[in-house]
Amino acid sequence: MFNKRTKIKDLLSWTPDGQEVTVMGWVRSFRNNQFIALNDGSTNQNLQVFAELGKFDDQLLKRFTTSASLKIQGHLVASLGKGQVMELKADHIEVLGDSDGEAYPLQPKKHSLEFLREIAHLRFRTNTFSSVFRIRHSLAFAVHQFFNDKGFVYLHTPIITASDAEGAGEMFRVTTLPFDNPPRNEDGTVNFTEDFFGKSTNLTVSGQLEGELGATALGEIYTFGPTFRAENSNTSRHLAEFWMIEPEMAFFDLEDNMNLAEEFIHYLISYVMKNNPQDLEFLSQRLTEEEKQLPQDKRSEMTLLEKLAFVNDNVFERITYTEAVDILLNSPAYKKKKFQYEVKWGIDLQSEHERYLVEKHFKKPVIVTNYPKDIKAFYMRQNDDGKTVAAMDILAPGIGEIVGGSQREERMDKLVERMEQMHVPADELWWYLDTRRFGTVPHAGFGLGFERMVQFVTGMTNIRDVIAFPRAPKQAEF
RNA sequence: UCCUCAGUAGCUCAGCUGGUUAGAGCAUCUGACUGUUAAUCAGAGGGUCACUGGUUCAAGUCCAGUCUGAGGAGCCA
Repeated sequence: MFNKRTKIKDLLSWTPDGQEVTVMGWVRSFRNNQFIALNDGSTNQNLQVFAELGKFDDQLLKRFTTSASLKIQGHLVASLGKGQVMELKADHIEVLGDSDGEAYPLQPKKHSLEFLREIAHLRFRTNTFSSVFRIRHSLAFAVHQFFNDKGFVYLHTPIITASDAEGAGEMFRVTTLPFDNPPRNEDGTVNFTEDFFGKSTNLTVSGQLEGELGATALGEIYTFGPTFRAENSNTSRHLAEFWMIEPEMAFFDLEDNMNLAEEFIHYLISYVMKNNPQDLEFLSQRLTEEEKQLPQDKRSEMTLLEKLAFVNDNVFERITYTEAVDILLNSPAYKKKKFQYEVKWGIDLQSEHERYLVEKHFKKPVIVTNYPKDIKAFYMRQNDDGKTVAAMDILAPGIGEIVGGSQREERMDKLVERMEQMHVPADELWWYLDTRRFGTVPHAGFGLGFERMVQFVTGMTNIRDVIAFPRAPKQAEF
């Protein structure tokens, strides 16, 4: 057996007492021909390896270049130096893989995130990205923990789908037809009956409709999978391929839905605060350092750690859409004509409006409910006022909409009526309507953009820095 | 897709109202030093100034187009 290593994260919690250990990792720096800062990815902290002068061959020492991989046997001893409590006094060092110093692009210094994005295959070797991806993992694990503890069933909804019913965005076509010469109908349109699935298919834009099928039998389900949008969005908040969590619950109304979403977000934040304190500490300092370059008024009022603690300790503000519009209309910003877009009942709230509510007015996450029905999807439950639907969006500071959800329309006649008005083809969604035909129940659900959650927790400002291999317009490298 | 800004060494940047051979720090390489902490000291190598075209005696610098990136907007999660 090759791997008898001790992980550096574990080892650093020991009391050094001459224990014999084997560690493996990558060289972060090699100082003074004696001191190797070794990182193995288990933690941001490096282990100092002491290679005593004269003990190792000069030709071997020359190979301890940045990012060379080493296997080191030695004894764990108290460090004589000031920067660390312990160090590994090396007895035997083996180079597992050399790293050409001239060609290796990462230096022991600060790099711009833009540059690291160009070498996304190597960026995991930096402190920032290793922290981000350990936290991303923790969040993913916490998602399953949360729902499992509540008795939800993890439902795998399809990635290839034939329905374009939700209209959540432009879709990526999935086909095996030759694109330069596809079979055609008499009227010239492409004949998809000859395609692999016998019909036109796409990558999913949402698992919600299928999720409702699960919820109306299993009671409470959640999905957690990739989602694809072919929108030409070039922003720091959008990806063409992203991960979404979509719980769907039978016997839930809008308020139950909001309570669950809020509890969920609190749970995710607490989980990371408890399990990744060092990574959060590092990212918090990084962000503070980064913001020192900004003018005073653009800097955050709180550090990342303070912000997370604050969000966790406070309940989210809950207001109706109508109240939100009133707040905007009575705001100093509105009176000073600071808003670029018009504010009046019936509009969809613009980024600048959401930002004002969350960052200026309430200074914490806000849940906005009961939107006008005309700006929301067909499946949302119509309220008795005839004007609004039982929708709710959770808006978070810095990233905007993090959750979008609603109580679903369970009344067959109302649902069909709404589909007709919005030109949603009922015949294609016959399977969806069957849930309303056979024992319909009040139910609700929401979608949470996983990367936006990771952004919120890590403080990373560009969404491309919280997913390992970002997919965006003109970007599919690695 | 729209608006704004940017693209000079491996990285981060300087390069003035156009004017001789394009600079610095870090990184890399060579040597020295040896309890270092992004080690230090000395030296060396490293450039199609994003690309294409134009203006000019002369373009890294001015103009046009293209490409790429960033920030913001729209769409949304």
